[in-house]
Amino acid sequence: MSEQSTRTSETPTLVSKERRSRRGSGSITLSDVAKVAGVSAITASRALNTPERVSRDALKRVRDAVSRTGYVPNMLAGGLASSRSRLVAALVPTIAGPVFLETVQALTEALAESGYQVMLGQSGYSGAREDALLDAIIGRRPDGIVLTGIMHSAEGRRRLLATGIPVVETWDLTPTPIDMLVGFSHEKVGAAVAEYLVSAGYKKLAIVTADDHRAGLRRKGFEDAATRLGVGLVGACTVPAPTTLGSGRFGLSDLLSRFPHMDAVFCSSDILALGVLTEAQARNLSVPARFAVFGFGDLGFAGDTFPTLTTVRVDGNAIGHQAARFIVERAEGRTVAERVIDLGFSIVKRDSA
Amino acid sequence: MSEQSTRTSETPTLVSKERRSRRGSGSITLSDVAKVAGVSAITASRALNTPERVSRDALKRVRDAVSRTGYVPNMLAGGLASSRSRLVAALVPTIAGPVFLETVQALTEALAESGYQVMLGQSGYSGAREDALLDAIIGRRPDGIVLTGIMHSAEGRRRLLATGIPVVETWDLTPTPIDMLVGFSHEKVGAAVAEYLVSAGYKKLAIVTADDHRAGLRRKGFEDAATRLGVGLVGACTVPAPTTLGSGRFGLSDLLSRFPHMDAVFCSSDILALGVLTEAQARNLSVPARFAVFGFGDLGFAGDTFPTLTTVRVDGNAIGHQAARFIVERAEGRTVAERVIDLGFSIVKRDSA
DNA sequence: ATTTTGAATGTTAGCGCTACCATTCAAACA
DNA sequence: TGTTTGAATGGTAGCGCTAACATTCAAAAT
Repeated sequence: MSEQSTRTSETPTLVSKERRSRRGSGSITLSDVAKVAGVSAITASRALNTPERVSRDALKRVRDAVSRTGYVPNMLAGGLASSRSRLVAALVPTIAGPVFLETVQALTEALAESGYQVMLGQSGYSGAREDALLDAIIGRRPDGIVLTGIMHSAEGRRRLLATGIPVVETWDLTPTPIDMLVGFSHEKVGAAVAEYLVSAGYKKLAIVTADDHRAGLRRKGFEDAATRLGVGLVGACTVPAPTTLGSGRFGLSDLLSRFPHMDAVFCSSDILALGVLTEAQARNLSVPARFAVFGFGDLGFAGDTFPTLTTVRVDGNAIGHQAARFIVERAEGRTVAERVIDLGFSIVKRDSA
Repeated sequence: MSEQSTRTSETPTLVSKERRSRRGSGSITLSDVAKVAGVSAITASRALNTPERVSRDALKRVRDAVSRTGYVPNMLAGGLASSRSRLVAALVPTIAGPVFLETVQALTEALAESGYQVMLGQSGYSGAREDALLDAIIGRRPDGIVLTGIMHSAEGRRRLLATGIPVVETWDLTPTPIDMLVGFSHEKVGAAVAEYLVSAGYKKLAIVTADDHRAGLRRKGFEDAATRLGVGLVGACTVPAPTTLGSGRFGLSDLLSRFPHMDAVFCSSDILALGVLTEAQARNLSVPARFAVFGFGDLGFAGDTFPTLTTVRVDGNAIGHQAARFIVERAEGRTVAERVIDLGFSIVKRDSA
C-alpha cells in the first residue's frame, strides 16, 4: 500500500535497456500471460472468456500461466473493447432505509454469480442530485440499471431511454414502464388490507402513512376499498419519509387525539407499525383488543414483536433476483418476451390484527 | 431500450461511403465534441478535466458542444488511459444488516461529491466467496477499497497488499492495519459499559452477544472490566450473527432461565436490546426496575423505544466520511500522514439503564 | 531587436483488451 | 486424388480516452 521503493537489480548497472514506459499500471497483462503460456494474446483471451473455443492443451497452459502470474483481467480494458462493462447500477433513494435492502442484496448476489458487479447510487428522496447521478452512471456504460423505489423525472426518463441501456424498474407496477419492470400493485395491497380488516370485524379504519408516492397508492387503495365496503376511512396521519419508530409513535398519538374511536391502524411500513405498538404499550393500550395494527413489508422483526405483527409480505428477494435475470438476459443479447412481472404480495396473519 | 431500427437516409443511396465501423457503442465521443467545438480532442479533454488549463474561449465552446451533443464521458476509456478508475469498492459482510448502512451511505455520498462511484461487494459472514469477490474487485482497478466489518483472510490480505490499491479498514482498531484505518476500540466500549453499569449500582451483569469477532472484543472488554471492578460477569448468552429481534428475545429468556438473579444485560446490538425489551414486556418485567438493558449502535429507533434505550453511540457517518477522505487523498496522489484514526464512541444515557 | 518565458494548444502513442477477418491444418467427404 | 469442412489459432485494428512530448505565439525581459 505504501510507496514501496522500486528495488534496483543487485548489481547496479546503467539505465536498463528496455525502460518501462512511464504509462500504464505496470501490472501483469494478458500479453504477459500469453507469453508465459506460449500462445497469442487472443488465444489467452479466449481461454478465459470462451474456454470451449480453445483446445484442451492451450486451455491448461493458459490457466497455469494465470495462476503462476497471478493475473487478474482488467475489466476497464475489456469493457472498453467489447462494449460490455459487466457493471449494473442500482439506484435507490437511500441505502439507509431497510425496505429495499433485501432487493439490493439479492440483486448484488445474483449478479455476482453471473460475473456482474453492482454500482450503488443514492438519489436521495428529493431527486435533486438525480441528474448528476445519472451522468455518473451513464459514464460507466453499465449493462443495466435497476431503479428501486425511485421516482424518475421526465428528463431522467428521457435520458435513460436515449442511452439504450436496459432498465428495470422495481417495487411498483407503473402503467408506463420505461423498459422492464418487476413489482406489484400498491393499490391492491391497500384494498386487500381494508378487506381483511373489515371482514375481521373492524369498522373504524385509520391509517398512518409516509408521504411518498407508493405509500400514497396503498392509501388510495385502502381508502377506496373501505368506502366501497361501507365503512370509510375515519382518520389519517401522514408522516415524512423515511419512516421511523418515532414517527409511528407520533402517528398513533395523533390519531388517538383526533379520532379516539378508531379501531384499526394500517401503517405504511413495519417500522411505523412497530412505533404504533410501542406507543400503545407506553399508553397501556392493548393490541389488538383496543385496536388492530397492520404493517407493511414483513421485515425481519415482524414475527418477534409483541404482539407479533400482522403485515403484508412482499418478496424483495424475488424482486432482486428477477431484476438480475432481466438484466443478464438483455446483456447476453437475448430479448425478453414478458417485460412486466407482477410478483404480487401476501398477507401474513399474526397477532396484532 | 428496445431494438430501434436504424433509420436510413431519406433518399435510398448506395452503401454510404463512410460506413460506420461495426465496433464501438455508436455513441458520442470526445472527438465528436471536439469537432463541434472546433478544437482538438485533447483540448476538449482538458476543458472537462482541468478547466483551469484552458482558455476562457475554448472552455465555453467545449461546454456548449457538450450540452448540444449530450456527451457523457466514457469512464471506462478514461480510466484505462489514466489508470484512475474513480471507482471505490465497499466490502461489507451483508448489506442487509443495519449496522454498517450509515457508513456505506456516508461513504457513497462523500465519494460522489468528489466524482467517485461506489461498487458494492458482499462477502457474506462466512468469507467463503471472498476470493472470487476480491478478483472481481481488483479486476475493476478501483482507486480504493473500503473494508467494513470484514475479517479478511491472510490470503486476501496478501492479495490486497500486492495490488497496491489504497485500503481503508473501518469499524475496528486492529493492531496491524493493512494500510489505513478508521475505527474505535471495541474492548474499550465493553469496559466503559461495565464501568457505567457498576457505578450505577448494578452488580449482577449479564450479556447477550453475537458470535462475531468485534462483538467478542466488546464482551472481553466488558468481562475484564467487570472482573476488575469486583462484580464479574454472572451470565452470558451467545447468539449467531446477524442479530435479530428474535434472537434478543431468545437471549433474555435464556438468561432468565439460567441466571434469574441477573440485574443488567449488555446487548451486542440495539436490535438485540430491542428484542430483550420486547421479551421483558411480554413477561411483564419492567425495565430498568427489574433489570437494566444496554444496547450498542444507537440506531435510529433507540430514542423511541419504550423505555428509551441507553446505548453506545458510534458515529458511522463520520467513519464513512473519513474513509472517503482517506481514499480521495491517496487517489489524488497525496500521502496520508496519520493512517490510523480512532473516532471513539460515546454513551447515550436514556431510560433503560 | 532579440531572447526568454509560459500559457494555450496540438500530435503521437499508447492504456489492455476483444471484434473481425484471415490462416492453418487435420479429418471428412466426393 | 482433390475438395470441403470446421476447429484452432493468429494478426491487425481499433474501443475512447489521456500522458508525454512538441509546437505555437503573445507578452515580458534582456
